[in-house]
Amino acid sequence: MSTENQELRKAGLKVTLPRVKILQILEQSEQRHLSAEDVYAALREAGDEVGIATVYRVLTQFESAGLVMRHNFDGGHSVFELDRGDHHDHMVCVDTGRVIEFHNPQIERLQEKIAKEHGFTLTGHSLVLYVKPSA
Amino acid sequence: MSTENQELRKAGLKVTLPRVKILQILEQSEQRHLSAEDVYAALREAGDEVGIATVYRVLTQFESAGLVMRHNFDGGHSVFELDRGDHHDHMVCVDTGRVIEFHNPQIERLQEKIAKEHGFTLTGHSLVLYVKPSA
DNA sequence: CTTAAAATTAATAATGATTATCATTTACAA
DNA sequence: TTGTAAATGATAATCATTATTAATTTTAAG
Repeated sequence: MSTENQELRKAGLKVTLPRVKILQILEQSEQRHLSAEDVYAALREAGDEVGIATVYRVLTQFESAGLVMRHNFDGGHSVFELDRGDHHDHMVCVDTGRVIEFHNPQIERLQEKIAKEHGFTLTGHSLVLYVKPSA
Repeated sequence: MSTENQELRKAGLKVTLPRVKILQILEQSEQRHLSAEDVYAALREAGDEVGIATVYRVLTQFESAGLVMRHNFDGGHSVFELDRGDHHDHMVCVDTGRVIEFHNPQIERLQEKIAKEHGFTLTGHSLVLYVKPSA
C-alpha cells in the first residue's frame, strides 16, 4: 500500500482516487502554497479528470483532518499547504502574488509577551506581511 | 463648510452626497468596523438612497485616499474602519470571541526589517493573535 | 469473488461578495 | 450660468466557493 493510502487511512479518510491524486499534487509540487485552482490545474496537467468541486471538498477535508493548513490572504482566495510541522509566517508580494516564508523568533516571543500582559495565553496566530519589490 | 467636506477635499475627492453620507456613517457608528453591507444598511436606515455599487466604490476610494483601512478578517468579506491614525492589531479570545486591540512598535519595526532583508518594502500587514484566558 | 449499503464523486446550479458597464446625473471651474 | 469631466445607480458580470443530486466507487460482509 502506498504512502498516500496510509496517510489517508491514518487521517480517517477513505482512500479514493481524487484524494490520493490531490495528496500527491500537494507533496510533489514545487510551490508549497497552492490554491484550489492551482491543484485543479495540476490535476488536468497530469491528465486526471477531477471536478473542481471535489478539489474544494477534498482540500477542506484535508484541513479538518490536519493534513493541510489553509491560509486566507488578502485578495479573496485561499491557499493550502501540507502541514509538515514547521511553523512559519508569510510574506505576500502584492505585485506578483509570490509567497515567501519566514520565521522570526523575536516576533514570536513578543506575541507571547503581549498575550500574557493582557492576561491571556497565546494559542495561535496569523501574521501576513504585504510587500512590494523595493524600487 | 462642514467637517466632512473639508476632509474629502483634503483627500483629493470631490464632495458628493454619497461620499459625505458614508463618511458620516463611519464617523458616527458605534461599531468601529463596518462591512460594505453595514454601511449600506445604515444609509437606508437613515433614509438615504445610495446604490450598493457606490458604497463599494466610495469605500475603496476612501481606502486609497487613506481615510479608511480595510481588514479582511475571516477570509470572506472585508470590513472598513476610519483611519484615526492609531494603528493597531487584534487579539481574539478563542473562548469568548472577545476582540482586544493592541499596538507593538517593536513588532512593527521587525516587520519592516524582515521585508527589507528580502528585498521588499512593507506595504501592509495583518496580525491576529488567538488567545485564551490564562488558567 | 459478489454484492449491497454507505460514502464519494462530477456536473452544474446557486450563492455571496465584489467589480464592471453604461446611460444618466452632478460637481465645479471658467 | 454653462460645459465637461467625474460620479452615480441600476444591473449585469465575475470570481471563488458551496449546495444539490444523480451516478459511481469504496469497503465491509457474505
